[in-house]
Amino acid sequence: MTTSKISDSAVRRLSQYLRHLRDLRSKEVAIVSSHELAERTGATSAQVRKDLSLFGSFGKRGRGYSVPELASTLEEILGLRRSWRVGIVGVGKIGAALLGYRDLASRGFDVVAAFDTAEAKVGREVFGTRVSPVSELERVVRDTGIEIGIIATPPEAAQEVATLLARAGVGAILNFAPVKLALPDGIPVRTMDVVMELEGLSYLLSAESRDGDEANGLEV
Amino acid sequence: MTTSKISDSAVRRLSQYLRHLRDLRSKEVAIVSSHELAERTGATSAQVRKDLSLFGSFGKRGRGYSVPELASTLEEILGLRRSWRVGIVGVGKIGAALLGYRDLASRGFDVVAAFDTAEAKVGREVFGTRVSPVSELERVVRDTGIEIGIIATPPEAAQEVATLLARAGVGAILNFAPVKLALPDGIPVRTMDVVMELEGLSYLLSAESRDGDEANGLEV
DNA sequence: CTTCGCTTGTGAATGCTTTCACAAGCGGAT
DNA sequence: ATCCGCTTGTGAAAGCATTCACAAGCGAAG
Repeated sequence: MTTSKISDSAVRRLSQYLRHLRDLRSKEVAIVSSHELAERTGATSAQVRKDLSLFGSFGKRGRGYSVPELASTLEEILGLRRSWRVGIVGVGKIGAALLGYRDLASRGFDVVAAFDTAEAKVGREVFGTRVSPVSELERVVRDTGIEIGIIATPPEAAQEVATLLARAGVGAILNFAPVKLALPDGIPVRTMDVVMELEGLSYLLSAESRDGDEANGLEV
Repeated sequence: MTTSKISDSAVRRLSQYLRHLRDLRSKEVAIVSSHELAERTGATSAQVRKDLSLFGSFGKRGRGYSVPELASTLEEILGLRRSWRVGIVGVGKIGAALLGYRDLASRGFDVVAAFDTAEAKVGREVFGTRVSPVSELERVVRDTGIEIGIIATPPEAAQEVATLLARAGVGAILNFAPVKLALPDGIPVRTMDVVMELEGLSYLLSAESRDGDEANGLEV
């Protein structure tokens, strides 16, 4: 009974379903249908049901899904019945913003350490987390049992830090540097890149004024 | 001669190809092959060629692609031969981090205005950008010709701000709030959500210790 | 107990994306 | 002039993901 391969996009949707389920749970809503869930998350109802069916049958035909049960099931599937220890490398603007972001802890991601190379930052506390020198990264990661590393360094430093994190034993990396990281197999990486997303929007805005105008017959 | 439908993931890859092409261009490298480009971006060479072939034939068989030409072509495709005017709504941690992020301007995204509702923030300058009250959003967006809005508000405010931005005439939105935004057709939205990405990693870490153990024959 | 409206779970069909594999073609070497 | 190694561009195939559509099943009402 294996979970085999579930696509990233399916997992992302599960995460969104869960967000709304928690919301409903806090409002003491007892039951939700795939249609409602779909509407709130931008998926289709068939997609919701298919995604859930990858892991089992959690609903009642004719009624829908029990909100607390499904929330709990999704927490289990996503590995959120526990909290994770997270370390942030790079206390620049993004790193500092993340250190001050209370939602991380409230969602089960405890930032237990921060690292930087700059003399000026090492030793300080940023939003309650002490900044350690990167030279101590491996020791601190091992001692505090950090499982997820967040890279918020300049791009030049990102690969080096990634290698350090991997050697120190982290299991996964969230990368804010616009760089493709080389890492041992089995260490998943998710990269978040604001500029890339903006460029995607730029493409759509430009494509619009290319193709859209044709549609209006304003072409050559 | 239309550009028809190009998938988001293809556009994201184009953005990455471009990043490396610019890098190569600055190093005065003249030629690059699909293999090199693939290696640097984590795609396959076939994928690189297929992605480019969606827009035309830019390479020379037997040799590869001219770095400056291809860079320039991709800039054209992505709409980056010009700069875009961007407004940020919400000057909390994320908003402030973005205001201080020099890469935006250097990549053609000029942050020309910031907005917040908090008395304490309105009127101040954050990294050189004056913060205006959200009540003036529509006027300022029109006056300064803002084309892309970035939402960095708490989730409760996000939909309201999105509606305001749409009414003010922005063409696209980058959303950092963990909320599905309802917007008129034709206004594309990209959402970036740290917690969702971390939950994706949590899933993989957990799935590993579920399935991985089976593979080791440690099961029932 | 039967009917009726509604919802799930899921094979089958459709639609997309990625990968394969190879002809066409370039340029340097001989 | 011809050969040879290398690379592009691209149909065709394979692989994934999404959507369709409907039988199965639940619960409330009569």
